Amino acid sequence: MSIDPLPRVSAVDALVTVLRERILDGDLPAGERLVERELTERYDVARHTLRAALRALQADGLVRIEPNRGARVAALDGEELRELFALRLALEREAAFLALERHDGRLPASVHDAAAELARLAARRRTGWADVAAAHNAVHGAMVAAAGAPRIARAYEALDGELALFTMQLRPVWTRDRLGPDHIALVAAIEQDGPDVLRDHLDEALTALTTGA
Amino acid sequence: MSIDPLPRVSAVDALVTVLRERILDGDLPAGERLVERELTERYDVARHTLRAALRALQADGLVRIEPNRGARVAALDGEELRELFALRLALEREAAFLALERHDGRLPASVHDAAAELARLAARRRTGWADVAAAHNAVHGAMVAAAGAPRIARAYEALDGELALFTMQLRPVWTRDRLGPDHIALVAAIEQDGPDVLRDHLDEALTALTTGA
DNA sequence: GGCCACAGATTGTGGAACAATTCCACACCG
DNA sequence: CGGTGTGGAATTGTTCCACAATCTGTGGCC
Repeated sequence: MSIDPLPRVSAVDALVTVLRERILDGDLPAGERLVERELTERYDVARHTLRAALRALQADGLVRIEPNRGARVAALDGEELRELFALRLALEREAAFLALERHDGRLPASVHDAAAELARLAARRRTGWADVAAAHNAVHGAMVAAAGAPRIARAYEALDGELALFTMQLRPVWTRDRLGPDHIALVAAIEQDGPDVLRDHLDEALTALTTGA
Repeated sequence: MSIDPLPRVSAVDALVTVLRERILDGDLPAGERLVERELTERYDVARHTLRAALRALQADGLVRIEPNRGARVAALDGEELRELFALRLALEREAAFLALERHDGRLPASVHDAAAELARLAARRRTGWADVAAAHNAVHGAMVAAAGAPRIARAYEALDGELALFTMQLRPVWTRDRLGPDHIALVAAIEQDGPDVLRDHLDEALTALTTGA
């Protein structure tokens, strides 16, 4: 049996978790300066510990550090977003390919279920945008997971965090009605026409994001 | 005009560079323990500085840190290598697709040149394996660069470091004679049949690596 | 042989200090 | 008036030291 390590929380890990949450919640908005003294006082940690956490977040793409000028919450402009989507397509397309290969040309139930859940949530007026966004991420996440390719999944996860940073800023409520049907159709289309249909899907999403901004 | 930042070397950056080189040179073999005291004494830096460097290398996949048990040079087993190759294919296939799209269905001269250079070097008996390996990396690197997708390139670069960690261990001299012709053929095949031919190419390379070990 | 306790080594974190750099306001000068 | 120094406060980058927590290995004991 293979070992699976208990999640032991070092101070640095805890800091990374807390800061990541605050960033993705929008509590720390994109572009916000992260001053060491303020954060060390707030969380009662040593400067080194905080700095280690900031470096970790930088590796995740959530924070940018300029030498001698401090750290800021990352802010993506349109161009960077497009580049990020190119990477996303690379990962997701191959993940879809592998998922199809592993499941005899179909996508597993987990993906279909996630799409159905998204449709259900998005259709209900009372659901908050955050929940819809989470369900949407779950669809794409399920497909990446279905590939059974841990490294692709890991890369996708990091990218997803960065992406959330952006989608949190603007809340494209206008696509909400289409989100459910579109993704059920997407899953079906992938099974029928292959992973390349993701190209159009992501292109469309990118357009929606950039013009909405 | 956009700014381009001078490469300023902090102590941490310098450490990362030096350690990365030593790891990729095989001077620090895979699995080697990296004891903080030894390294701080050798390079005359503070422990925090060294620890920051180790964390950075961990983010690159070159070092693994186990809580309370220290850092080691990463060691990939066969399974991890396969997972890494799945990621590599995802990045490289899409990069090839984009490169073709940007250059009217062909690959740019930089890629052809790199392949030719590889063939030239590999054919000469006197060329060392390290140079052949570098030329080989240059071929794939040129194709990824030709895509004009910075984020894919960045992800590929990190992956490439990890991969070098492995290919440095075993030196598959037996494929050397085929390396040049194979890659010239690969470039032509990509132009003729599309980026999917990379799948077989990388599969073959993976098989060669794992059986050779 | 297997289990336990203990000492030594190593890592994780905190704290203080100082140099280097940036930032900002203000005076100066053509 | 715009551009150029100048000085000081704020912030970051790094060092050194201290100590708790954890791991590792050794030897004794049953």
